[in-house]
Amino acid sequence: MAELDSPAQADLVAQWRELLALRATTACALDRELGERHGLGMSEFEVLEHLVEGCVSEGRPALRVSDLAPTVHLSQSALSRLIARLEKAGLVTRSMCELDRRGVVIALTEAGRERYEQARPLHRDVLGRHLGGSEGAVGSAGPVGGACTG
Amino acid sequence: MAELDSPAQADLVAQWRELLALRATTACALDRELGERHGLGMSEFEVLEHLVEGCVSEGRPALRVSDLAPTVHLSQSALSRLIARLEKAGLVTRSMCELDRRGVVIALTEAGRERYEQARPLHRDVLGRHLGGSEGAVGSAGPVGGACTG
DNA sequence: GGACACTACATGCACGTGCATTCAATGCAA
DNA sequence: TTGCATTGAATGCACGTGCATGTAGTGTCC
Repeated sequence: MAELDSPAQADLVAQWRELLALRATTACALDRELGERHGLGMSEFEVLEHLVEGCVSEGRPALRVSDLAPTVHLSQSALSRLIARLEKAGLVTRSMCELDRRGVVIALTEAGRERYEQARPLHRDVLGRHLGGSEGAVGSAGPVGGACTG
Repeated sequence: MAELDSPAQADLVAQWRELLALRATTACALDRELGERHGLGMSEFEVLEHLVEGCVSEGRPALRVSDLAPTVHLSQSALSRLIARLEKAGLVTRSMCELDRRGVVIALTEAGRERYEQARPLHRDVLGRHLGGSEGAVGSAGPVGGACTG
C-alpha cells in the first residue's frame, strides 16, 4: 500500500544508516576514551589537532577563530565556548589580533601541545579499531567494549 | 620533531574527517529541511520510519521502546523523551505492554503514518543530494543552499 | 569627518542529550 | 510465600549546542 522506495533510494538509506552507525560508535568511543584518559572531548581534541597542523603547515604560532571554524563541524558559538573551555584548562591562549582587532588569535600553550601529543596515540588507536576493521593496536588501549549509546 | 602519523594512520584520519563532514552536512540538512517543512527532527523521522518498518516486516501494529533503542543512535533517556515529544504531537501512542507490564508499546497513529509518508520524499531527496553525488531530484525540494554548521 | 553596512567574536536563552538515579514489574531462589 | 537481583522505562540534573542578539572593530561612501 504505502509507496515503496526505489532500489536506488533503498541503497541510499542503507548507506546513510551505515554511515550514522559508524559515526555514532566511533565518536562515542572517542569521546569516552579521550575523556577518561586525557580529559578531552572529541571536538576539543580536533581543535588542538587543527591548531597543531595549522602551526606546522603555515609556520604560524596560532590561528584565528575564523580559521578554525570551517574545519570543526560546530557552530560559531559552540566553537567560541569550546575555546573558552580549552583556555580555562590552560591548553590554549586567546589574544587580540593586532592586524584586525575584531579577531582573536588562538595559540597552543606548551601544556596544550603536550596534552595533544599524549592523546594522539589513543585517538589513532580508536580510529583503527572502529574504522580500519581490526588493525588497531591490540591490547594497547584495553578491550573494544563499551555499550555507549549506539 | 613531533611524532608523525604513519601513512596508514594518516589515511585513517582522512577517512574519519570525510565521514564526519559528510555526516554533519547531511544530518544538518535533514534536520533543517524536515524541521521546516514537516515539523520533524532527523531522529523523530527515523523513529517513525523504524516504526513503519517494524509494522510492515513483522505484521505488528507497534514496537516496544527497547526494540527501537538499538536502531536509533540515542541514549535510552533521549529516546524516552523523543517518544514523549512524538506522543505529545499526536504521532504515536504509548501504552502498557500486556505481556510484560514494565514495557511500553509504541504505536503509530494515523497522523503519524501520514506525517511520515509526507516527509519521506524530502528525506530521500536530501540523502540523494548529499550522498548520491548529484542525482537528487533537481528542483523538487528547493536549492541546495544552507550554511548550517559544517 | 560622520553615517552606514559588514565582519569577528561573545553571550542570553531555550532545548536536546547523557549520566545517574528512581520506580515499577519480573524472574529466581530459599 | 518472602526476599533479592535484574530489567524497562521515566526523571532530576548538569552540560553542550544552536539561534538570535549584542558589542566592538573595519571599510566604504557621502
